[in-house]
Amino acid sequence: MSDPAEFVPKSDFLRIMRERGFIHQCTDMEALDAAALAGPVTTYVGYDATADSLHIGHLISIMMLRWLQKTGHKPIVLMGGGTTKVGDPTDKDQQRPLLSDETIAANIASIRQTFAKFLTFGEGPTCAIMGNNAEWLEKLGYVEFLREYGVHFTVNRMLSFDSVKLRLEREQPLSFLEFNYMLMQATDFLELHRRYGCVLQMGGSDQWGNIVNGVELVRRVAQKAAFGLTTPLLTTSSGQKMGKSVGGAVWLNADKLSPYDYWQMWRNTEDADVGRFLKLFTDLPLDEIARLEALRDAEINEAKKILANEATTLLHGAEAAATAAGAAKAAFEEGRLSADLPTHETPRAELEAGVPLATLAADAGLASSRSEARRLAQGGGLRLNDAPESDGQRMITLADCNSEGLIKLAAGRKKIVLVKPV
RNA sequence: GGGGGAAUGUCCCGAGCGGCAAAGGGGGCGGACUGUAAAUCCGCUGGCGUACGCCUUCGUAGGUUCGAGUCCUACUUCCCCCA
Repeated sequence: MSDPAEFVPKSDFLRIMRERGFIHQCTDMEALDAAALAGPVTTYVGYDATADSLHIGHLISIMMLRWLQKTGHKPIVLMGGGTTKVGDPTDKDQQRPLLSDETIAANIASIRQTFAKFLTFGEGPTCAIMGNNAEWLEKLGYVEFLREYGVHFTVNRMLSFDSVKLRLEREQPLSFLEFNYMLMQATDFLELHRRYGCVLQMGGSDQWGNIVNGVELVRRVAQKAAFGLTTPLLTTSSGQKMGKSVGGAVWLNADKLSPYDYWQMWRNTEDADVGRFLKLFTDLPLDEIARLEALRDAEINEAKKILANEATTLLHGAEAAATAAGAAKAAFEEGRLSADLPTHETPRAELEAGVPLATLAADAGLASSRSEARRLAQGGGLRLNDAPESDGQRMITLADCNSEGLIKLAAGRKKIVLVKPV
């Protein structure tokens, strides 16, 4: 492994990856750079189908694939229909519940649409293609698997990888099922190499061990050079793991996190992270980013808006981004309502009878339960039409509608929902 | 094979003489301060109910007891010691 910090790549792809902060580790920067100069490098990233949407943690690798394609190489998006059935032990203390075939299939169907927004799929030489490792993993017989692939791995070595080592050190059980995960991922790489000439696997830094195993398997079995490249863990400057938004994970599917909330998440980036995130999550040129991150104090808010606009445009489209920006501007800068704010519809009949504030707030998604909404109100965090309302029991009726026939509820300064009688 | 320990509020770590919705951190959320930032200070942090209240939680399954996270039995997983 060469130190990626010292080598200066000549290929467009690696140069850009370096400049923009995508690279954490690489199995062999110099050789990979040479390969990228020589012609299209077919590259894959794997995504397990553990949920019905990808989240922001996946976005770095998607952006990498995007740059890869832009610089003349071929991306493969591999859905982990097979590996999801086994479960990656990385960074987990416990095996997650095994997902059913139906759930996995549904998750894949729900996830795949995201990639079309960032990559161009098709038949061309640098067009992205999508695969599913269930296609080959599920056909493997046990003895065949052991003889064909198992011989190339030593348990000694497997125990040395963090995903396994940490679990053992933390005294958490690691089932034999999960222990096999890295072998399955390694066979993916080999299979993709055989089918498409894939020679590079990328992923998050936590995937290093899994990736290295695949690289070695390709080298050993196919006698071909193969490479691995990982990205740094996505964290914020102050806190830790990034990936929180208005109460929960930052999902990429619009039905799990609205474009408005997605825009807000970026808008609320910490000052210290603005430059880094612009480089990772937008296509803006570096000199423009340098100008933006040099802004200080209140002015850096402009950079955050650009970050939010750009990132939201990539995922949800320019229109959705503009709508989100407009709603935010109206609500936060001009103090007026916008119909584009998140809206919760409540049957008119219920409001005629009266609904307790806490109930309405919980239903509207401002709190996860009525109790929480009540506590929120008592703590002064719940506002009804901009006025703090500490009584969660207070009955809300149509009389609370403003001139536009809406009721504005807010939890804290940033979570706003318009209740609309229907 | 034998002996001794450990699993706690479904985010994490962690205290817990038989009366416990369960100490304390971290995290998260809210308030103040700000720039929809960070830092700092303060509050909240199982669910349901307008309310005296009710319900569900301490690895799993049983048992003792008016009453069990706390005692007993079996099981699961992990650690340590002796073989």
